[in-house]
Amino acid sequence: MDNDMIKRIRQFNRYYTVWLDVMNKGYLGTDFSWPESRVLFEIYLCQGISATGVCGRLNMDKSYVSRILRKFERHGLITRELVPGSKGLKKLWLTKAGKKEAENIDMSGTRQIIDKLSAIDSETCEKLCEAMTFIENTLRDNDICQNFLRGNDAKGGDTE
Amino acid sequence: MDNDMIKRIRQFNRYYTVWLDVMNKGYLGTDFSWPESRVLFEIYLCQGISATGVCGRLNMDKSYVSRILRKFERHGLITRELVPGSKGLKKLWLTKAGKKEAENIDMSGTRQIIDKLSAIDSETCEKLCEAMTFIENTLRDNDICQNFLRGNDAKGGDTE
DNA sequence: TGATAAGAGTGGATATTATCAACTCATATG
DNA sequence: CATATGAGTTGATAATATCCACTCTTATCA
Repeated sequence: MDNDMIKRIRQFNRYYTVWLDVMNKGYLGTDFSWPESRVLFEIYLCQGISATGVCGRLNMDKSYVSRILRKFERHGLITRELVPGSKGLKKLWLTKAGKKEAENIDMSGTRQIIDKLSAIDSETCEKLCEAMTFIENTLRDNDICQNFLRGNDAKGGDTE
Repeated sequence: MDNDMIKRIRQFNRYYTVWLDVMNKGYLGTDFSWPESRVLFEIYLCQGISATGVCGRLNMDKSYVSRILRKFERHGLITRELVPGSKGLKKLWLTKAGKKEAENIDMSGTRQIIDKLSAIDSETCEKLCEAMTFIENTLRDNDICQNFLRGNDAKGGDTE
């Protein structure tokens, strides 16, 4: 990994930081803040996950997540199930209302991608996807922080 | 752009959000907060930029940037030069001390990439860089928000 | 059985980060 | 000069995140 490579990687990181920031602020219009949306959507993608699991996968503080979950529970979006013999671990499940909200967030995310990227021709778009997949796989393979984002990729919401 | 493409792009965005978050929190150890580092480094990369320019390129609020710049000025890291005939636009310049701090941030960023990615073999790394460059160029070409990150790429700090 | 430990989760207090609106300042235009 | 406009500043406040001490559940072991 020479200096030029490092430079290009950092340049990309700076670019993509801004890009993601722009994308993520576009979640306005749903009923949730950006961190709330992330947590709810993570439960949607990975139903039965624990609070600690969410923390690990999203790299969020556990007390912060705890508060968000409490809010979700009060709003009837999730239920929790204490796992017997587990030192207090609780599995998180979306209620019907919670699933509906998650689907709204999902659609909102899809709409955003379309809004931003619909002008790209499909050949270029395919190459874009390949590039993204390659980066993701490469980083996953080399990730020191193995505690997050392992397995269970993009399951979708079809766990009925 | 079909549904599968959208799904993959969104998956990548979720992954890279966490990845960047992990990377960016690694800036601890410098004397600056993460947003401060970003602003200082942007001036370093693009000397003579204005506050408005920084806002646009980093997608930050102008009042927030204004406060950060005031702090930098008080610490003797930047100077400002009112551009004649410009409705009050001020060019920002790093002082010698400011440049030194920016170089520290620069080294810190480079070290982080090395820490995280040194295990990747150079062939894979080259492909990684190509993928990143491709994504960046593609998004730049299709960016609706043309107000940020145009031209003036990664000039480096060699403006002495 | 009771003491200790350890992982999971909670809540208080607080810090950091970000936003909004109203303002000043410098300049251009009519 | 009156008005407008872009750049930047400031006060007030909201949103986001962190730290730490705590409880709760279970396992271990003397």
